[in-house]
Amino acid sequence: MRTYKRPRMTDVALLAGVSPATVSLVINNRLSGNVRIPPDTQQRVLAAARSLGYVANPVAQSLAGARNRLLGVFTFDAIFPVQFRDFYYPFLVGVEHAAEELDFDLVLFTSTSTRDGRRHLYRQGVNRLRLADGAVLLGSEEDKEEVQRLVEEQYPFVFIGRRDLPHGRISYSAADYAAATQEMMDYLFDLGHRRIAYLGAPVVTESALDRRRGFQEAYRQRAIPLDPQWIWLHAERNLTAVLGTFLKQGITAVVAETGPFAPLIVQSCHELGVKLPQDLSLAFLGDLSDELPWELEATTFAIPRQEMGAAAVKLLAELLAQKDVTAVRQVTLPCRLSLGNSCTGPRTAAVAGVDLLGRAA
Amino acid sequence: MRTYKRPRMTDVALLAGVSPATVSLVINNRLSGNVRIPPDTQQRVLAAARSLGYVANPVAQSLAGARNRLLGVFTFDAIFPVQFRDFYYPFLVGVEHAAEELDFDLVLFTSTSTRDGRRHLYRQGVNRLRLADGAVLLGSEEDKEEVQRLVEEQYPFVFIGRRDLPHGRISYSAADYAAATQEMMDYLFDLGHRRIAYLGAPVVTESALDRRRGFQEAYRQRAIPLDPQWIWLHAERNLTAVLGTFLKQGITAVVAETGPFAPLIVQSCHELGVKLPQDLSLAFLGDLSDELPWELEATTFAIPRQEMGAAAVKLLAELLAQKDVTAVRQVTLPCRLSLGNSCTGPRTAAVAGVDLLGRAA
DNA sequence: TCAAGTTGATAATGCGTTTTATCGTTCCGT
DNA sequence: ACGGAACGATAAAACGCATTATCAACTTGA
Repeated sequence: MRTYKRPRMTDVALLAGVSPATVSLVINNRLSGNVRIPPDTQQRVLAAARSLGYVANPVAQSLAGARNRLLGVFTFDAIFPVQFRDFYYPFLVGVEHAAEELDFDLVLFTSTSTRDGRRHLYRQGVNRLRLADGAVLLGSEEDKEEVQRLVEEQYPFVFIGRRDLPHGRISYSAADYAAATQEMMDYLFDLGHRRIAYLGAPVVTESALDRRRGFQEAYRQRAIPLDPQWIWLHAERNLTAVLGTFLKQGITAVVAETGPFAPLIVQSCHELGVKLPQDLSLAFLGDLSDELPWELEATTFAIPRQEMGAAAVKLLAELLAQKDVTAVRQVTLPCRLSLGNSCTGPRTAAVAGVDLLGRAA
Repeated sequence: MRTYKRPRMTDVALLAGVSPATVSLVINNRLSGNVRIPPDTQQRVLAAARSLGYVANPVAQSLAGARNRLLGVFTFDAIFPVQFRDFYYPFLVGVEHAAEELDFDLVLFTSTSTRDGRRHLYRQGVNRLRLADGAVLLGSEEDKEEVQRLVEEQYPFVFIGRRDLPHGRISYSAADYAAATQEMMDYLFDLGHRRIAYLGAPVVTESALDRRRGFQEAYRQRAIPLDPQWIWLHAERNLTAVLGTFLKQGITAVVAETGPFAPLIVQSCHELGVKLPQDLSLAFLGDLSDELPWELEATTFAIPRQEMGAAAVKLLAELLAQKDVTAVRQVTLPCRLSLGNSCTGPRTAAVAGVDLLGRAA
């Protein structure tokens, strides 16, 4: 076991009878107006390099270049979660593709201690992200304060998914949930529905807010009256009871956020003896990772996860390339509607019947 | 808008009113016999670092010959392949877990150019892996020469999956395919089978060789005669024809490597009118990512992918901790048999009947 | 013949750490 | 009062390369 030493630039220089600078210039082909090396000298250098098996030390190269071509990937949950596998994976595929294309390597921040089982940007007040030139952030429940601090430290980063800070804006690549939701609503309105309810989780993430905004905007644009009670953010009350109330109120369609209770909705309908989609049209504001307990193909829209991941990396690369790395850049990507057979036109008979039971029109 | 620069050690030193050396010593907690920094100075340094958001530049650390607690992950294919998603993912889960536990961050080498669509360790002769303290290698069709070169450069790495080099051995964490295959064979022998065929791909990867070795060893240990023709490495010939020949020869069970043609075997059996498992027992030497086109539950064995990933990281960490980082360490993990209902005892009648058609016993 | 380019190449500096020998000071025991 | 520890901290070299201003020598044109 002897300590091996790679040949260095000076070794090549010595052998070729030139200076290290010359070697660097020749090897990297950095010959411009003021620096010129005649072809025969170049050949001499290259021959020397070859004969020694010389390869540049990338670490030294990075150090001399002031940038290390490393992009961080930070998730507020485990990066490769076992249960959410289908959630993160497509983002990472996009991130990897873009990084590969742009010649960046990726740093996965796994060491960041997990107090309370979640990841944190700072440990002992130190921002380990700084190890990379910039970072892509990802995760459903980020810590706003940590993100805010990142901004203050002028660290370049891009979020995957729209994020707003109490003070100021940040860069992100997002899916246009609002537009997609509105499009979904238009589809339902066009089918003839006039009373469409919204089912969601009682969270205030940006993505949820976007969907709700799209929901309300669709009503507004058509000048169709919207009862605030038709927006139900699932918390303590019984889902079956709520659906029952909806039906009594003449609701003929429901749009629902995706998530753990999506299957429960279908189940509740079964319990109520509601025929899908004849009695109730069901559309989901996102794509469903799990199969639903039914035989229908759900009407959903596809979140462009892979594209979002790639876009975030590209945005970040652009930030790093320009003078002001703290500039805010935002990209919004469209979602593609996927029409299954879980929606159909409302039965007029049912509507009439329900109107008798429901509130005054 | 001013161009942002990462805070450097000198910035911290200036703010704390000490020398860069002191900062380094405090931050890395390198206080030994001869070097001492009193607690209050330490606090001052740490406070300064915190307030600037300072974190050491890993590139500079590497250059200075120190460790940066970065572990590389290199795959010879895309890290997040779209089609082989189920293949790499479990390894990565294990890698992530272990890295998190051991306080390492991960570098995904995505930048390495893909001539011919595959990844290469060297681009223009440059080995970018050196950015990390060591690396975990992964991928089904590695380039032996590149790996050999890595060894020569004395770069510490661990392969996931057994690998042998023409000259010399390397570190790996592997699954014990040989033992698992042998166990599977014993299971079939115990069921009463005496003529078991092997179906595989015409490749010479270590994992395939291990399985074939286990296959032959099982025959040898029981002193049951093995016709070399019963080992069929699928290349040009028609799978259905081969299975037909097997049956004529009195074969009552087949063990098959997993892979793209696993479903084809079942299909061929259907074509031949072979009843599974009554006419032919079928066992797979690995786990099946895709569902097979049948109603049975396949008898397989589980490759401990997650454990392999974690073991590789732990091995690497151990290597890095010891004096000689080029030492060879190998770990072999057992596979767990998963008995479905695709295997059963041979029908004695059929065996007798076949003996008439087949070769002399 | 001389000023003005052109050519070929280099010296010097910077990149951001780690590491170790060394140095001045204070303290203690006798 | 003095030699020797213990203390606190630093200077300086090393790591291997990239960049750029500069320089000597050689041409060229008038």
